[in-house]
Amino acid sequence: MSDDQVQQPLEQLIANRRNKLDGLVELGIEVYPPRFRVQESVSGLRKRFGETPAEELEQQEHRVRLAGRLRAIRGHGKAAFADLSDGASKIQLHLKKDRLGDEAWKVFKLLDLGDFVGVEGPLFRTRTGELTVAVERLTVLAKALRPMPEKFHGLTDREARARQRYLDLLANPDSREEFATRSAIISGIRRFLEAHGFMEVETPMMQPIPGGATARPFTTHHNALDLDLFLRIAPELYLKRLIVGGFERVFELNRNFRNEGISTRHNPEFTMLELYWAYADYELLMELTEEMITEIALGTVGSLEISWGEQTIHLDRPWRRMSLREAILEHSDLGPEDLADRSSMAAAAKRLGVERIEERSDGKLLAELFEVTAEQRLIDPTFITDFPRDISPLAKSRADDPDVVERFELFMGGIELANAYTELNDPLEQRRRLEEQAATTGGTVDEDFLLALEHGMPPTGGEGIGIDRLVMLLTGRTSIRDVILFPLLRPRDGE
RNA sequence: GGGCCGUUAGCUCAGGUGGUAGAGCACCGGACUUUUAAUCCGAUGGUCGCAGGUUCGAGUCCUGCACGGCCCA
Repeated sequence: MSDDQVQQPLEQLIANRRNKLDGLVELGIEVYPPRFRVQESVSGLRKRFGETPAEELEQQEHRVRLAGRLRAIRGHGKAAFADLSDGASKIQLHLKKDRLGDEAWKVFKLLDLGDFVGVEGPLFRTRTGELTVAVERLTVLAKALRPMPEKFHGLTDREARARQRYLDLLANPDSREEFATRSAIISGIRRFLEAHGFMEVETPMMQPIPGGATARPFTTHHNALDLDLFLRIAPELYLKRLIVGGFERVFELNRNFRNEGISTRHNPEFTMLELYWAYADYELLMELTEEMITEIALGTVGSLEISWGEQTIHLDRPWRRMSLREAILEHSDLGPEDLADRSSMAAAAKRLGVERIEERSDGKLLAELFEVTAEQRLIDPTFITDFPRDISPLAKSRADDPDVVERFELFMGGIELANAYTELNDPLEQRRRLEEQAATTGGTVDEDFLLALEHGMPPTGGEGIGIDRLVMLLTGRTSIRDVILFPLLRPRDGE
């Protein structure tokens, strides 16, 4: 067998297309022209003429000039129908040898699914009522050298969909729709916050001391300064410096980076909204959060009822509020006596299968009990309040109980969506807390942040909302990889 | 990190108990000037994820590895 002549199948498909490309060049066609001025988009055209009756189209001779990707060709001898797509919607083309002329017909026969073309001609309706362009002029705009995914089943392989997102977007309208919703959610948040007097700011992504959360950071290095830097795990400490500086309402909507595990709820880089509001507190933030998320939901998915796996999330206000302890008691068979002190909590945690109990502080143990009992059962939005101080080093203590802070976390669909508190603005107390934390976890105290606080920060409410998770909840996707265009995947061999 | 599942043509998928791989779409050739998952006829296309092992013989059984999915930590 002459195995040097044997072509691999994909190579054969590519060779077919390259042969057609050569054929076009031989006809004197510029296969990749620099531009093609369109009169309007395919979607725009559909919107304008979608309902126009056939008689009117015939009388008025609406000539159009538009461009897109060929997604289907239905040949009929010396004529053909084709679908031209602009990504969002498609319109049918009718190509006839008579109408196009011999030269253009030859060009058409050298086209493949996936090629970009520009067309000109009048609109009409076929006898089945389909809005169609009677193509008189055909312009090649770009040839595709590789085949498209199959038209009917699309692309289902989840790995391929994430690695070659462009194919997912081309083949799966739902996926395209979800990313469009993501964009609408993000611009909706910006509009909402700007309407409420907040200003968008940008603070360092590369920080000398990573702060504002507890997570392992990515490290990098600045050569000229010979300085180790960390990709931020949170913008919090910089945003509070801006409150000190007199910006009373600021937000940042951008990426954070955490060098930790990957799961259906965690991507190493993820999008976070953080907002800081001078003279507000966590109570006002609960109001703002309810208002913002319900408004965004109505403006994007158009409903306050969201399908979430087997369940339904109801976003109607007001949202439930309960303390961490109440949530544990309601969603487990534990009683108040199990949460009374360290030893009873430790015993309860052990019964529930919590590991490394002795390493955890009292506050961490209580939070752990919440995570294993209540968290995944909080389907409708619920504000959980009254967090222990020792796991909330940046939050202000409650006046009536210094061991508990003015903080809430928002849960929805069983996942944590937001974290907020009345900010600790007492610089001496903040120093004690950060030094205590540094002593137990080995971190570094951000002296520059404390220096800012010592110049005076007004009472302030601050909140972070996980945007990828919000998009998951509003689009009903249970994996974060479905709402991030290019999630981190392990590289394949040869990449 | 652990458990379970998956990886077969460009895409979507079949392939009881081991016997040498199939379909639809796409592609290629032919018919067809109002079809729309166009239709009809014909042909091509595979290192069955990778590497070992068992066997006369492995897509199928065993081991390891890679990548992915789900669950757990």
